[in-house]
Amino acid sequence: MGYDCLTGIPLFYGIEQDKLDAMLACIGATRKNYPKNTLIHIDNKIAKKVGVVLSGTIHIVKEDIWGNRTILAIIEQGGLIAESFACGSIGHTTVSFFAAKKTELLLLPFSKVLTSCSNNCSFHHRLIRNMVTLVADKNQQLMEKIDVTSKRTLREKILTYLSMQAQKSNSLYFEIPLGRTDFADYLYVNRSSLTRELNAMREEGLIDFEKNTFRILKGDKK
Amino acid sequence: MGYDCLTGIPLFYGIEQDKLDAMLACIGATRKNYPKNTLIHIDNKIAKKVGVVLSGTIHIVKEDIWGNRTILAIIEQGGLIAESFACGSIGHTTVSFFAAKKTELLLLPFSKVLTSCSNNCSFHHRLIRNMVTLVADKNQQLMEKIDVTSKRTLREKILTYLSMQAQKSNSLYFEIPLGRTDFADYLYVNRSSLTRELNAMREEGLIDFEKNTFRILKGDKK
DNA sequence: GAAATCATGTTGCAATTGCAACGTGATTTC
DNA sequence: GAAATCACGTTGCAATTGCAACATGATTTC
Repeated sequence: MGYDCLTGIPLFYGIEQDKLDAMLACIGATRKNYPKNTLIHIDNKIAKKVGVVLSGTIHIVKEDIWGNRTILAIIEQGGLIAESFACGSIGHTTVSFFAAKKTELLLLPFSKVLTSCSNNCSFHHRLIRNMVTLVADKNQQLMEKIDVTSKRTLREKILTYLSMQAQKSNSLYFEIPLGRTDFADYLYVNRSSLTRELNAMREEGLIDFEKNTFRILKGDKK
Repeated sequence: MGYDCLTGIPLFYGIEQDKLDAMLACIGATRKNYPKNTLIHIDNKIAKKVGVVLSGTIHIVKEDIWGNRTILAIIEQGGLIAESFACGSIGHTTVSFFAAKKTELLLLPFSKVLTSCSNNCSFHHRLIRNMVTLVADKNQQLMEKIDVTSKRTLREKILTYLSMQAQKSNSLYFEIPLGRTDFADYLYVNRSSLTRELNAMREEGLIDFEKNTFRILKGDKK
């Protein structure tokens, strides 16, 4: 099992390529493929593992008993999933992971990541440091989401999200990674209400858009 | 500067008490006190530090330009603040920390936490491992909040929050740590709407309450 | 390539929720 | 201890937003 495509995975920053294979074997890492639109259920087996997204996209979703789907976060290449459940003191979870595209995961048993093994120990230290950074980054991502969804009105939510995306693109003209349905799910609003409000904002000259490409025309606040 | 009261702080689990003083001195930890209702502004000085709440309570708050206050998280004794900003790749933040009670913080320069120093290095490893666990736990806390606020209706938000609190108390009769105003802020809803809906739920026999003490009467779903 | 499924736009209607204004009692301040 | 401030409850009204139902075009499936 070769891990030749792991360069650029943030979890492995600072770990020499030729040591990586040995370390991953030592940890007991496994690879797993999921086709597009697969729901990856969280059972105890996977709950104790950290998943690294080698390719594709994972949506962390939650459904309530009425079937309302909610996207908690979107994880793309290089991102981690399940780390807070594998590691946290709570250990259980009610979220699911959904492969929005054809996705390949690298699964690391978390206990072995944390526990230094007899060989290659120096890299464990680095691995853990990287893990801190990544988990903290996800923390940020979640706060960003709360920042968006905590806005009182639909328009404020939209503007907050769009200006966030504009900042990331360093441009007032940018494409968002979500279709309308997912966009509405991300904002926790009704899809048709979203479309309606987007049209209203376009008519008022605040924004312009074509499919998933947006342009912010005025200052996004007041 | 003695650190005799650090037993029980999760960040220091597994680190011997008598080594702790030396390690903290080595890291360059400082203590700081804040009176009740102090807004702790995040400047670059503190942004590079991790704060451990030794006593008191910190609200992580965010205000938008219209002054709508939002409680992103509530951090109590033993909890961490600012770790995602100190550590993450983004490094800036627009949130503020608010001492809801008289609060004492222990401030650790994050770079020194991550970098092993010449002495006491073995404890750095443990410290970092603890940090992973704590940051992951906060991750969970944020997801919990998203779980609550992502519900479509006010009633669902209330029920989700209450059943969460009931689980934590292991009882259907429990006290919540928020007054009405903070409760509304936490749910991102209007305060009077919250009161109105709570009354409606009481009239329908779903719950009963007296001040901040609640009792869930029926199954919390459907 | 035909059929089925899915994403998206549109719109009328109903309902929840926000807002504002006011009252009351508790808490704080000086 | 008086005054000011704050937390909380109440209620009418307006407005946003959710919902449902349908249309249309894109995408997938076989």
